[in-house]
Amino acid sequence: MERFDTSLTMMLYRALDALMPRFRAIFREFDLTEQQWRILRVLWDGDELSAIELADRTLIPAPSLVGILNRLERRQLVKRLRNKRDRRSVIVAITRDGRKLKESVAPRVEQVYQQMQASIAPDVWDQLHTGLSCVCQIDAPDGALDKAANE
Amino acid sequence: MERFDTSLTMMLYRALDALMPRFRAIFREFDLTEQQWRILRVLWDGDELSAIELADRTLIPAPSLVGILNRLERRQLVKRLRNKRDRRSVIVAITRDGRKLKESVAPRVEQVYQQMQASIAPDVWDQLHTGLSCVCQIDAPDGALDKAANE
DNA sequence: ACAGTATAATTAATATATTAATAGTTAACG
DNA sequence: CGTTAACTATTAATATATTAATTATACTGT
Repeated sequence: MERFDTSLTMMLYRALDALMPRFRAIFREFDLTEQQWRILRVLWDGDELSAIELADRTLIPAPSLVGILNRLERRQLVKRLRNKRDRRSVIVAITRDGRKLKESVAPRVEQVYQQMQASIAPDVWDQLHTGLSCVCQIDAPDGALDKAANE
Repeated sequence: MERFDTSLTMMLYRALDALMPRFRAIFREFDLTEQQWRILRVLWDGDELSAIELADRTLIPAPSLVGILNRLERRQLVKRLRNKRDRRSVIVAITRDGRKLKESVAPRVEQVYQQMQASIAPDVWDQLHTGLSCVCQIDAPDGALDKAANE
């Protein structure tokens, strides 16, 4: 049987386990969770997005998104709007407070990210990127399973 | 600011998002969660382990381990023993039923794993491994933070 | 216009993660 | 010997993940 410790999946988890604590320490200073930060991070670039786009880009599953948005909305960091063309769709928009938060959080995160990148040899970094994007293309991120099953 | 979609951390999450659904589909057939499987997977190799070793090797945080072991124990797949030399320590042992489960689950998982590996070019696979183990060494998996802080 | 079907967001139920705090046990040391 | 510190498993509280079901809206063909 394949060795467990060196299996690709466990190595992926271990890598995240090594990297994330430093980021989470920053988030915690601002009373943000990792997922809440991801939402804000995407909205800082886009200003407003449909919930479905948001879920896609942050990799946050739709049922989780509901609660996360509730908590962000309660803190007035984002707000929910309605798409008038399609009233099923919810539009999530950053608020003034939410945008303001970027100034204090983003530089800190950026700094840790740069440190992290600096501690890895550039060629290793590139190969890692190549490998990861290759893995992501093995099959599409979910729907492909059902889709494949129907063919 | 660093691009979000291509950041190392998001690529790691995306890779897991691409890989895990196929495995989870198997686990679900046997009424196992991913974490429950990890516990069994490690015990199949080791027969019995202290809870702390188990948490280490599966990357499952100690508070989560408690509930996961409760559920596995209720199903008679593992059992808790006591370390007589150090009564603080709990020893987790695989049961007969737990060991038997290996026969049906492990081959299925192994097969999917091989498929996955086969769909990645060998040199990309190796470089991915190299990159990931490099990332894991950036700093030790948690304790190093506190440890470093005390020096 | 209508029946049937598909989509988007949500709720519900259960399992885990995260962080802090606690109880029981052992080690360390004056 | 007793006291303090360190360690192990656990509990508690809150947030998120996973899966299935539900609600509201939109689409499709007739």
